[in-house]
Amino acid sequence: MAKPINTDECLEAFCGHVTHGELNAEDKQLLNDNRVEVKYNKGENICKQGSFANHLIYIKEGLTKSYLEEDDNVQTLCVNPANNILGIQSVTTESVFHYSVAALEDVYACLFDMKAVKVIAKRNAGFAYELLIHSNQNQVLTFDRLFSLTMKQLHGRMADIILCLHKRVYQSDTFTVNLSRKDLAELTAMSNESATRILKDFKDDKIIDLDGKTISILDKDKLIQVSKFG
Amino acid sequence: MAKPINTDECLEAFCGHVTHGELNAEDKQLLNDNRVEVKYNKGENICKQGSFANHLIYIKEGLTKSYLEEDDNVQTLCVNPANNILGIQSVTTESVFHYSVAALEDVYACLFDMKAVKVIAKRNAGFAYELLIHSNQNQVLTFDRLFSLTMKQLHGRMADIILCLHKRVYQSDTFTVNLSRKDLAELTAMSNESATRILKDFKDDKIIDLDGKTISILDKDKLIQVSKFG
DNA sequence: CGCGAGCTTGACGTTGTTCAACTAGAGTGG
DNA sequence: CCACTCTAGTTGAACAACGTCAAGCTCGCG
Repeated sequence: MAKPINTDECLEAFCGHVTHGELNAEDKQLLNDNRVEVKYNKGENICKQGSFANHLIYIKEGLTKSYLEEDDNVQTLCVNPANNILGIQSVTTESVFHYSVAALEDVYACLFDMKAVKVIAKRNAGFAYELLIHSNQNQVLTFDRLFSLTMKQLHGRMADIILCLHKRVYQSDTFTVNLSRKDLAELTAMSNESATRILKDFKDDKIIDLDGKTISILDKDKLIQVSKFG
Repeated sequence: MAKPINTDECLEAFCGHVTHGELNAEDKQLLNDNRVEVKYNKGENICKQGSFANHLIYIKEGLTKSYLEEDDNVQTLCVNPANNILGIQSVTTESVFHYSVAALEDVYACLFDMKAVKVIAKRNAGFAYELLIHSNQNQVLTFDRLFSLTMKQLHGRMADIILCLHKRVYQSDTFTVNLSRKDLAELTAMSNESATRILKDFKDDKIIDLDGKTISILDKDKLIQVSKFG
């Protein structure tokens, strides 16, 4: 059983990365009184679509993936870098999570009681505005994904997700992903086998290099080209 | 050329339907000083993806459709009922519209200067919270659409959009849509021809009735069934 | 050394698009 | 009032894209 811990560091990280100093002492105290820190092991579920969303999730450390599920169908939305909040939609809507989140590596999170978050959002315009910023950023990302997934063929979708991982998550031309072929397939809405084939095509065309789970972008221009017309 | 008009009615509708009375006299005045009312004719463009978003759009009257576009590809996001705001993403992100919107019928809109909206959002927590509500609702809808479009086959997607129009827009079992086959195809990410075929299948199976542009839902349970397993 | 999970590869079937021909209805001009 | 045209919608056939299935491969791990 995880031990309850409550470090200042985690609260400060939230205040710095998410609310950008918009919280006054009183609000900070309220948040501090209504939070817990949790470590999730790689592979564990952080939240489950459809279950009660009693807390807003701040990811201090570790990569996560968010995904939609229904019956046996899974559509991965995206891989999320650290310093991110999850479950923001549930602050204002009926309180269930609208997607599931799983830990791609060991994750350190801080859970804030939703009621406290709501109270602060309703009285602190700066905080509400920061939440709005996050919600909107999320929405724009979702638009990108939606367009990519519905209007592009396999090669374009795979190129998009590699570029997305590069830009949004790893910020390096070479990165080692904690993603199986199945994960990549669920990100790009294709079958495992197709994911394998497309990656091989990219490798044959010297667009990327593959070494196990390490992806190196060799020709970014071409990758962007494929993203557009592939 | 449209004449500048500024009716109280339009401002009051915005305050009632969007901000739910969260605006005080001062904020209301600021908004009133920074808005224009515009009528768009059926078929006209209300905003264009990628262009400067200098205003938040409140639709007082008339159906609209929002869509993503790139080159010649179009993915329609949804048909939007009246009493809705559009362009909310651009309040906080770099100021361009992230989607285009077109009028499906004559539309009466009120445009609020984005700077004024921003000023109010940053000082009025209630207003910011209402914007967050809208942004989040939007996001949840987009998740639904994303899942539908990526994980379901043609019949399921068409069933979903008929149900969406029924629930979100017309709220009646029989409704006349201002949508061509092409529009329906763009909503469901399929070809015109496929849209025709699927609708015919539904009619043959007595799930819906079709008379020109009027759709009648005959067997809602079956439609939901198709949405799930089609 | 052998086992099993994840990955790869090829053959084949399904789904949905594209293309082309045809039809129906709405608007136009003689 | 009747040809004429134009557009939206329909239909069928060919084709491409992609998923499914099955077999084989690789590599980490007991």
